[in-house]
Amino acid sequence: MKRTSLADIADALGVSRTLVSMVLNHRGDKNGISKETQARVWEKAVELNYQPNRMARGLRLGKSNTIGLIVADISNSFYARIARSIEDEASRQGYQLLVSSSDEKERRETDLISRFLERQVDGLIIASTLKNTTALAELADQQVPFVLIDRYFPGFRTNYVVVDNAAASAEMVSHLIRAGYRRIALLSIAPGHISTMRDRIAGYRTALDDHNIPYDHDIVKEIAFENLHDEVKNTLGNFLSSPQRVDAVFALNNHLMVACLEALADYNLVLPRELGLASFDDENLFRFCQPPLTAISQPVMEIGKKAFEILILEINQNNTTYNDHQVVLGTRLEARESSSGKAKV
Amino acid sequence: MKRTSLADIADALGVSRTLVSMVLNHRGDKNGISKETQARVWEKAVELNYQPNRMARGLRLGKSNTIGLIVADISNSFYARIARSIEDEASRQGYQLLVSSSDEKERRETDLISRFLERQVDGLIIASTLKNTTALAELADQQVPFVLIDRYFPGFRTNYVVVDNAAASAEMVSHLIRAGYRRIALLSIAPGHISTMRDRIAGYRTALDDHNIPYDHDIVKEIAFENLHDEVKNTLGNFLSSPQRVDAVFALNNHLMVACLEALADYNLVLPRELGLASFDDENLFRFCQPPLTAISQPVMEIGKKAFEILILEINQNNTTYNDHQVVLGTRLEARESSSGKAKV
DNA sequence: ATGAAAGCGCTAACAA
DNA sequence: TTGTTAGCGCTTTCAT
Repeated sequence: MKRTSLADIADALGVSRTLVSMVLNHRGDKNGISKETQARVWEKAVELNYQPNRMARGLRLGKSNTIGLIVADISNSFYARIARSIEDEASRQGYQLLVSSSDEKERRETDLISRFLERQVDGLIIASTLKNTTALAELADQQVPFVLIDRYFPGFRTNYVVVDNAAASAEMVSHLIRAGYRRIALLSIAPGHISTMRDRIAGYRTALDDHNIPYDHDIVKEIAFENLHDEVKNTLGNFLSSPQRVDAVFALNNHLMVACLEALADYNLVLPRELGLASFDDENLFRFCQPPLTAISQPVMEIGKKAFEILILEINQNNTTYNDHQVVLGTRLEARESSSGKAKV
Repeated sequence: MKRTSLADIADALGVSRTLVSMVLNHRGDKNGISKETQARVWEKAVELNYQPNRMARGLRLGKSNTIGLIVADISNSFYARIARSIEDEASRQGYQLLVSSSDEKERRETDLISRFLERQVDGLIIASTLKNTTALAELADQQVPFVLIDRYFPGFRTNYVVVDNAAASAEMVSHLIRAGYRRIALLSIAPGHISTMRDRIAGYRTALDDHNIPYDHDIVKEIAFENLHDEVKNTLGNFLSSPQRVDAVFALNNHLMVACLEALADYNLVLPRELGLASFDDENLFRFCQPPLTAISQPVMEIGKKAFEILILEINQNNTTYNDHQVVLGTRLEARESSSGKAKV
């Protein structure tokens, strides 16, 4: 059953498609179409249950009113919340969101970018897992508006919205040190080139330096995204059984933190006395854990909102002025019991 | 800067667009295009960095290879995980996912359906918040393939993938009763017509009946989606201060459970002795809460996977046989300490 | 105040 | 083995 098109309305009314198009796009008055004709068109449109075909419109106009979002994993609440805030802004402006997960695979990300371009998205928002910027440079070459979130590329000019990961991480590590922890292990997500992780590790080193604690590469581990749980379990096992036992663990994202909790369930450690615990990315439920979990809280909704604002700006300015917006947001350290120190509580 | 089109390749090579189209769609051999010509076409395509325009293709073919997903809130991890499993299946089959949140607003949902149709989605997956089925009946009339998830409409023939909410809820309530709780309050999400909530309430009543406990409407409350936290706080306040104090609370979804925890933080209750707690929808972190939270675990990934399987089946069968698939999946009760009874632990 | 015609980029039937 | 033509549904320029 064919859907009604402009032509159907035009034919039914014995007028031209042009006229119908003008009326339906609210350009009737501007083009001097009589009020009566306009009314007739609207009536017929409703009667025939007309639904404009946005593919056709898009093809003609060279605009899809669609934007693509690429994140590592949409089921991670961090990205899901960002997606939501982007959706809210986008929806308000008549845009819809295509969402995809890269699983931290470079190949998958570049594939997704291509697929999105083939679908003529008007812009992209990407939490990129790429190592080099060639794919992004191509985007820029092709004049495709895009803005990076969560991760950026130092020295590569793009729009981005990130948080100050180094500062946040340093703050957290200082907090841990002040609480009395000295051997603080770090768990990060592979691949290791992701700016977010690098910056968080850098912040860690800064804090150690500030407190004259030597950096020990052996307790800084990169965990593969694929079988995160097993790797965390093994790694933590090593950390805890080693002669120089770690006394705190800083998980560099929420999933790592959960994996830590799962792994620790096998041990009989008294937290936070025997082991301090902290996480990047806060979750509602962290407050209610045993013990309540210390975390860095990111302004998630703001990241998405800001990213879309920048994107829409780029989309709407057709001049080629390469004007990039680089936003660095602050974070908040939520100190809870899991990092309250080695003294008895 | 215009992107390269089929025509550009054809012109550059001095052949027809048809030929190029055939080759690029891997129908060169079938149409007896010489290997050499095929090679030349591919070469040129790469050289010019050709990216097919799927809008044009879609317009021509009447197919977008896009599906629309409507959920209450994509930032809710329950829906985010479903979205992820749909994405995985869809991606494998060359489909992309448009994602939107209805915020449990009927108006918003119907708007979203329209928008998706205008974009020529090939099918829809909907966790519907609608009260009556007219909008969905229209979809069926227009022969738009769709499958409902999480919620369905008893007596209305559609595809759906849900869980056995009544059974799961009854199981949970029986569990609570066996643990010694008698006045079990229920918190559900408005609007009250959502099948999921109705079924869960029905299961609650069944269990009460089975144990000869009278149903008390005063401790069954519907919470508005908009300001969930305040409403839960007030409601719980009333429940706890009433002369006939409730001794357990069953939150009918994950967000309600979190709101309960937040509200309870103000009281000095000893869980689970003074108040039992249970939730529909399990979360990774529930295990690690204080006390660990009892919950019904839904087969989230399977819901999404199954829904897409059915949808793609409908999309691919162009015959009009109205063949509906109704899947009811099982759940798992994860009994943890929060419901372990009034005896000291 | 209204319409004819062209064209966005693609594919498919039919020719040659 | 390759090409011509038409058309998907829409908007826009230029006529009338």
